[in-house]
Amino acid sequence: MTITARKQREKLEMRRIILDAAKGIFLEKGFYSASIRNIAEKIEYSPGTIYLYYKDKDDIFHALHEEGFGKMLGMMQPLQHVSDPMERLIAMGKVYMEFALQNKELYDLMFIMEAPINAEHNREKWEMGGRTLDLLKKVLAECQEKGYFKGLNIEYLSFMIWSSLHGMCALFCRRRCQVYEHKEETELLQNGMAYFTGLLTKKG
Amino acid sequence: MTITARKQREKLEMRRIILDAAKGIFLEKGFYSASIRNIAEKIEYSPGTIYLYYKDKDDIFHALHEEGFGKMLGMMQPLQHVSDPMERLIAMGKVYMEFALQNKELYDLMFIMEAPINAEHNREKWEMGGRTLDLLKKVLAECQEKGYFKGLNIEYLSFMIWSSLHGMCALFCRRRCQVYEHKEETELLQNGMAYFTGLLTKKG
DNA sequence: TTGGAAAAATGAACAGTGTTCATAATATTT
DNA sequence: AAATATTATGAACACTGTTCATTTTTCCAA
Repeated sequence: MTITARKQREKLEMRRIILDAAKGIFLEKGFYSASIRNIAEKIEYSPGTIYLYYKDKDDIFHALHEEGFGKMLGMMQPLQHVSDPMERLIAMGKVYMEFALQNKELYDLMFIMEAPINAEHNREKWEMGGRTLDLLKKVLAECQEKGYFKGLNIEYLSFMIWSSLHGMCALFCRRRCQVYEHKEETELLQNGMAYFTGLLTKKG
Repeated sequence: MTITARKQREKLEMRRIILDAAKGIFLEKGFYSASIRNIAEKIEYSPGTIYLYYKDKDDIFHALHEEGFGKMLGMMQPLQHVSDPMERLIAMGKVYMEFALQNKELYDLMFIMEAPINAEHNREKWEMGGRTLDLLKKVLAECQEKGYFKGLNIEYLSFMIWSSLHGMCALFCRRRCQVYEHKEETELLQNGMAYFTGLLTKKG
């Protein structure tokens, strides 16, 4: 069975090779401007070959999508050992924004781009997204146990908090921060974040 | 000079006709899937004709962009007569979200899509966006006079507030609310909004 | 080692895209 | 009515995602 095992390994390797090339090109040119032929050329295969490893362009997109969430989860995991939930919540927010700033195009792909949401993929595609969201809900539940966010529904609360961070990151990714002509983009994000956490921790 | 005047008028009319057709198709199929040939077919002209009235696809995009901001400003204007600034701020937030919900594709075009930000257009393109933002800054300044948001910088504060609303609208537009499997999208937005205004008005 | 079967890679072909431009049709002026 | 200026056309170019008959390579049994 060593031979079929190798075949399987080679199939995975090829998927990796394609994915890496695709990542480079997607993140450089954007999802729509990147072409299958670009990817094929980069890995020195014919365009048709790519379709032997990925169903279509969206399928490659989804693979990158998963990878992005894996990376983000990896950055979040260490914070799960911060015992104070409010402290952890804020640390997670910081990491979220850091991720967006450092992986702009990947963030865009995960949270802004249109392509992913259209087919049967839905379940597993959002599995990772769901897991990330669960981390947020969990920390919020713990915050409530400590007396924060009294009487608020965690679904709505988590959505509001996620949205606020996402809003800043999305405006940044899609270059809408430029309306603030006299402010640095990173300044905007950092201070926006500080103001928001200020709101959250304000007692009342 | 009546003849050149008519010519000029006809030119504008043709631009309108193209824009209306483009709006229909863009908002229906999305910016990338909509094609010049689609638009040409709809108005029963040849594809080449469109290029006599708009420089390229982006140029049409920009025209719609402006129109969107015009529409939003039109919805915001009446609220300027609400004397209490905090009340006005919240009313403006509601209108903002209403606009996004009722003009999903237009909102997407104005605040999410990539296309507009790439060329010399920048100045006039954001003129309308800047004007809308000024309304927000103005109301925030008035809020501060009444004792709210003490010691906060209006640039950062306005960015944070805008971002929070945008975040919800953007997650909605790009179908990321679907992670909340057991909640209606509009419920999420409305309650998210309520929670956020709750945070803002909390004294402290 | 060779022959045949199975797997993998190819690249031409299809129907579409944005954009350009020589040509044709129309409208205006002389 | 003829000459000129304006407007519209649609074929052509270089590109897109995707499919599939054909070729190449790999594998295994005789």
